[in-house]
This record gives sequence, structure tokens and C-alpha cells, in this order.
Amino acid sequence: MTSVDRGSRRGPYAKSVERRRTIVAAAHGVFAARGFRGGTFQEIADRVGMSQTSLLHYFPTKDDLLVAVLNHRDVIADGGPSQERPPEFADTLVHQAEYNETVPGVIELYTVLCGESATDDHPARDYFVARFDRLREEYAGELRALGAAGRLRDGVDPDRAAASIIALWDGIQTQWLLARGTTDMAGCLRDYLDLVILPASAPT
Amino acid sequence: MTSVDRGSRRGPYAKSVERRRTIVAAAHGVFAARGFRGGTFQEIADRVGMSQTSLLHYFPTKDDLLVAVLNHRDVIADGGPSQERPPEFADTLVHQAEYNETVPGVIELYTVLCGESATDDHPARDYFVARFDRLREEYAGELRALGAAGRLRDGVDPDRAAASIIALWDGIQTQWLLARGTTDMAGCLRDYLDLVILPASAPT
DNA sequence: GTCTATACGCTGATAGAC
DNA sequence: GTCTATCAGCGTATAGAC
Repeated sequence: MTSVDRGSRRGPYAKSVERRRTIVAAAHGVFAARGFRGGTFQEIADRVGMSQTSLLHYFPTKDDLLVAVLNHRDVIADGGPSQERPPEFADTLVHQAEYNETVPGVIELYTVLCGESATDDHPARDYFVARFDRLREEYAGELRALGAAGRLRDGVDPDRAAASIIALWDGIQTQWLLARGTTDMAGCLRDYLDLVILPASAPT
Repeated sequence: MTSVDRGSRRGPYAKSVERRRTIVAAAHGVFAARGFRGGTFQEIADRVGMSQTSLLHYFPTKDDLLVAVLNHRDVIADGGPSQERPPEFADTLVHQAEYNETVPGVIELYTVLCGESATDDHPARDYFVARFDRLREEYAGELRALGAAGRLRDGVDPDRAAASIIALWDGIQTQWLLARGTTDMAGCLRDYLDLVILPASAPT
């Protein structure tokens, strides 16, 4: 973790770290294109330009590599375009969706692994279970806050709406992957949010 | 196709047909549990109780088997509980969603293969592309008809709403697979449809 | 139609030299 | 850290006997 480099020993740490980053990036692409089960060490090694066994030096098992890829994904995706807290919940989501469209590999990895994770004993299953739990809670909280401000449409249940936002988003990403020209991801998300959340200036 | 059996020759056709049905059912379960790439002839053969090579006699390639499984899925899923045309579009969808919940294996197969189909050169890709195209068109038509009857909420775009219905449905199925206890599939779908479609008795 | 046997390639992983 | 060499296992698919 700490790369203090006080004395003189402990040499080429930085290169190792950089190597790992390169490997993770290549693995991200391979898993997105083939899935986890379909992706191979060999193909990843080829992309990086090293041997398969050298790759195993950094990530002894395939599961280790998957964990690193998922963490990497969280950084470049959910981290996204370091927002300065645009106070509007809906705007944040739509901006995120628009940003995602500029990094298709992230969407591909997410969609492919998410579906695959529903299979028996999949190593990414816990990741997606935890992610959905966290997002549902987070979105439901935001919606409840909006509801307290009288900005939630009558009859909308915050918990079900939270799950629906995530579902709609994930589902529209899948359609986008299979028909990029004719699918408006951010538009669909925006439409739904406009149905659920009322504008700030109450016209009643 | 036609099993007329006029003379006396052409013997054990029925058994063959029955065999194929058994194989397809087993393959359905295996592909749902492992995905297409993860599923193997051996495991399918084990479930049926025959050798792997005998199975290859009926389905020479894995792709052949996948096609049969997808066709089978369409019969037991979209065919569903032979409806007598409940005239309401929304009711039809919600009933379908409720029925699906009673056949979890169908949802699992659909979700897993749908995600997997976004990978490179996946044999089910064309199937899902065509399916989404067909459903989007069908739902958009229904929504336009409702719009003509003044039953579409102001500002709702039929095409985007059609895509959103499919997306929401697919996405909520994924969440349901990963958290069956806490996900109300039909409820989320109904909530959305109630937002988009106005009740028949116009109160304005 | 069903089997045993097997070809053939690819997979994740190990051992050990440099 | 990186490599060559190699392992054991599994995958689809084929050949041929019964």
C-alpha cells in the first residue's frame, strides 16, 4: 500500500503496480467480450503482451482477476465524471447514464457479468447481490427525501420505484448493446424519472 | 412434421420425438444453471440418462441444441397460460409476469442467455435482437392504440415507453433471481404501466 | 439408436531454469 | 519477474462396433 521507499531496498514497486493496471484493463476487455467463463488467461496475456504464466504471477487464480476487474469497474464507472453534487437526484442519474454511453466496454462488462452471475456458483454473484442491495437502499432513500418534500407522485412506492430505476437502467443497457442505433438509454431513464418525480416548482 | 403413418414402415418416430423433448428440457435446465458456454453435453446427457455421444445423434452441434431450447422456451413462456385475450394490454403483461414467477427456470434461462448474448459471436445474439425488435414494435403499437383512445399520459412517447417496459421487465427479473424474497416483479411492472396508461373511465 | 473408445484442442495451474 | 516446458482435466466431436 504505502510506497514510501525510505532506504534503498524494495525496488521496482511502481512498475509492478502499473503492470497490474494493464492486466486488469485487458481482462476487463476480455471478460466483456467473452464473459467470465468464456474469457481465458491466454487471451488476456496476449493482449498485454506477456505469457500466460507470467500473468498468473500477478493473479494466481481467475477469481482473483475477476475481483480486481470488478473493483476497477467501480472506479471508472460509478466514480464516473467526478461530479460536484448536482443537487438533483434525477440529474445525477441521467448524467451518469450519458457518461456511460461514452465507455461502452463498461456497459458490456456489466451486462454480461450480471447475467452470467445468475448461474450456479458464479464468483461475481455476491458482488451483484451486494450492489443491488446497496443501490436499492440508496435510491429509495433519495426518493423518500423527495417524497417528504412533496415531490413524489401520488401512489409511488419508494422501494419499488428504486428497484424499478435499477431494473430499467440495466434492461435498457442490454437493448442498447444489441441495437445501439435505435436505443436512447438516457432518454428512457429520464422519461421514467419525470413520471415519478415532480418538478421542484410545484405548479399545483 | 406430419406423422401420418400410412402403411406400416417408418416405425419408432414417436419415441424419437419424445426423446428430443426430454433432451431439450434437460438442456433448458443446464443452460439456465450454467449458461450456454458453461453448459456441457455431458451434464445434459447425465440428466437424461444417456451417453454424450447418443445425445449428439439428436443434436449434432451445441448450436442446434440451443436453437431447440430457445424455441421450446417460446412455447412454454410467451405461450404461457393460453389467454383468452383479456382486452387490457397492461393486464396481459402483468398476468404474464405473474405466470413467469411460477416457472423460475424460464426466467433463469432467459436472463442468463440474454446477458451472455452480448458477448462476441454468441449463437443466441440474433434471437435476442429479433425478439427485442418484435416486442418493441408490438408494445409500441399497443401503446399508440391506447394513445389514440386518449388513454396515454401526456408526454409519453410510445416507442421509448415500449423499450422501457421490456427493459424494466428484464431488469426486474435479474434482481428477482438474485433476491427472490424482496423483489416484486409483477408489482414493479404494474406500477410502471399505471403511470403510463390512464384508466379506461376517463375522470377528466 | 446406442454404446465404447478416442482424437484433438484448449483450459487453469505447477515446476523450475534464468 | 519472466520465461519454457509440462501437467492433468475437460470440451466438442468423430469413428466404428453392436
